[in-house]
Amino acid sequence: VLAIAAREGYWPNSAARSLTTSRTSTLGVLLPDLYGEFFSEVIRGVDQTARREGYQILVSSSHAETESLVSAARAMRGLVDGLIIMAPQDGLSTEISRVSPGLPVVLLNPRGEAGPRDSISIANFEGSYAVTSHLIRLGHRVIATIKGPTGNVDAEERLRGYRAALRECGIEPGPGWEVPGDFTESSGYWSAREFVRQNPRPTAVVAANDYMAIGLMSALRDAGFRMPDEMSVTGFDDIAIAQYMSPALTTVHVDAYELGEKAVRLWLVSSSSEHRSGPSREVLPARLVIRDSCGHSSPPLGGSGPAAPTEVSNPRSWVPSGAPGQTRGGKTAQAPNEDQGAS
Amino acid sequence: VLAIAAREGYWPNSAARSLTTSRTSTLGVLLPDLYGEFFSEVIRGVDQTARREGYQILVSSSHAETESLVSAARAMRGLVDGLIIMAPQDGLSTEISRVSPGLPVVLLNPRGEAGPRDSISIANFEGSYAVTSHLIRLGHRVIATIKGPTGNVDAEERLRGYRAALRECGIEPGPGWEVPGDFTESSGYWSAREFVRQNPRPTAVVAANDYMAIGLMSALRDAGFRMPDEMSVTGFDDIAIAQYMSPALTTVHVDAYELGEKAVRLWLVSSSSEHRSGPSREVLPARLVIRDSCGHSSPPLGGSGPAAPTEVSNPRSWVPSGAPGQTRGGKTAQAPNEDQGAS
DNA sequence: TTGTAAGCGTTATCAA
DNA sequence: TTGATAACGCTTACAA
Repeated sequence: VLAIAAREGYWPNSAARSLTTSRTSTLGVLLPDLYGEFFSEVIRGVDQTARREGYQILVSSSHAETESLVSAARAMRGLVDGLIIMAPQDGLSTEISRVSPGLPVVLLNPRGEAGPRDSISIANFEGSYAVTSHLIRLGHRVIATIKGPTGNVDAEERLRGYRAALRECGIEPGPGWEVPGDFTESSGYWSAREFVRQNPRPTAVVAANDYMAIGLMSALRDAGFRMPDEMSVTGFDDIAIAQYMSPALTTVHVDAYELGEKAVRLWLVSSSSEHRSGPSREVLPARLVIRDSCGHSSPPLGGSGPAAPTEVSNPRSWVPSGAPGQTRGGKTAQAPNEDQGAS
Repeated sequence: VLAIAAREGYWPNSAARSLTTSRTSTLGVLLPDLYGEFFSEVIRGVDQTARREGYQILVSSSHAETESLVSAARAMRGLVDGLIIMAPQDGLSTEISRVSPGLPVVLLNPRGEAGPRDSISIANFEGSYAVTSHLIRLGHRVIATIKGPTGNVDAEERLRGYRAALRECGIEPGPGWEVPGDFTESSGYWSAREFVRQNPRPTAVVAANDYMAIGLMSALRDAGFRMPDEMSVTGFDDIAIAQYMSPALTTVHVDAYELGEKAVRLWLVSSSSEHRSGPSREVLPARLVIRDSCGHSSPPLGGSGPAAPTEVSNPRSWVPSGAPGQTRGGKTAQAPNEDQGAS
């Protein structure tokens, strides 16, 4: 009997199966967008981890508004065993429990306090604070920033970190130091116009993500500025190409793959063991990665900071000592040489 | 009665519904990988188009082997109304019809003849031929290449296009002109070692994708080479950052979003109208995008090619005339200035 | 161990 | 138009 079934290529219908077992072996993933390397890596982390644990993923993106997100969550009723949601909206938690009560949910990078749900967020504030402080230590005193899109949680937290670092060192932000941006290369490119016309001109710019930093560097290069001597630039996210920029981009490393992976693990724990000892809140660290895109401020204005190191942190030798090659399946990119992290 | 249902937040269970209607409103997407901007854009195109038509997407990636892909397709039985499959394997078509007979399938970028399936593929050969020919027109005669991973269809087609362009112009490839790579930045970075030690040294390198071109440019810069004067570099894919490189990367534009979008449309047509008039085979064009990363070969060796134009194709002015800004949801990236395409 | 029947939540069918 | 009922394909529990 089994032999015939195997020969005929029989396989149980998953929909019918899930109807009786009330298990679907599917994990729903709701995202605000899918644009760029960051989301792609998050999905990759979720997909690989989930599949290793025997789950498939049902993806739905472009949920900028709560309404569209809730309707997507509703449509997933009966199709998923749980939800991983990345959304900038507040008060989302109650909406979701109304739509699908009892469904285990993990919130990715929630705004505010996330309610009674498991969540995992990125240390945006700390990362931005660290990179801005680094610039201050290098002697910079006129430090501008390119903000992310308004309403975006990451963007707001990164702005807060930038401001906090300035405030802590007694630096009063000048008018026009905060230039709007939308996380795209082109917004970074165009922001350059603002900076070059300012007086005093910023000696360093903290971009809220790598794409904007890359756009800015491109524009500055076109305008004939030397980096990092005439202007230092920093990014955020540490996307794969950041280290291949000229100059190699100093940025804040965020492991998007790990974010996805940890979200699945968190969900697995919370859905299996039902001993609700309160929701767990994880924070994914953001690590400062010092490369070549920021140098010392010249001329040094104040003397308040500690002595700045005189050597470039991550010089590139022509024949580096690392191992060549890397397969695509690897979790993190292989750098041509080791990055020096600092927290 | 309806009022109570609405108040209680009732919503039909999708699994049960699909059991009776034998419609799931879900589209399965099977991918070999999820790494990098290309796949991310494909998914974005599929997701947005599908959702606009009332479908959700069930994603499963990391299917390098046929076996894993078939088992994923099997697991989707009863959960999807159709499948969009991107796979380098041959003979896949028969496998799939065995696993899920009668299920409409669209093959993305299939190797060989795709069997009796709808398919849509990328003009890899033509694109690679065009970019190599462009280098020859500029006077280059020693043109090396960085290949993609072995077994990858795109990589093989691009290599064929490169070879065909050389052959057509009577250029005999030298030993070591074809250097292995795996589509990652680091493989491009390390390939530079091969090129600089060759004699005669290549005056131009055709990389099989943008990531490798970027890695190569980074390495050449570190080694003190001037681009494009001392070495020209081209890429493939035209990822968003390509135009922000220094020098801006000459490459071949492939619209990954459109690939995903067209795949869904093809599926919609083939699943609604059952007038099987043979499978439709679409080809997504690959357009040469000339930027600054390749210049004339100096000294010009032969005089066989047509006179090369004397101006750089895409000079960047400091205050470009285009409109700034771009929102993330946009389908294609806004260039700081217009790219000049040529086919 | 093997077979049978009930039920999962929905839609479709058919009789009233 | 309305209301009851079978059926979708499977699992599980219980009886043989």
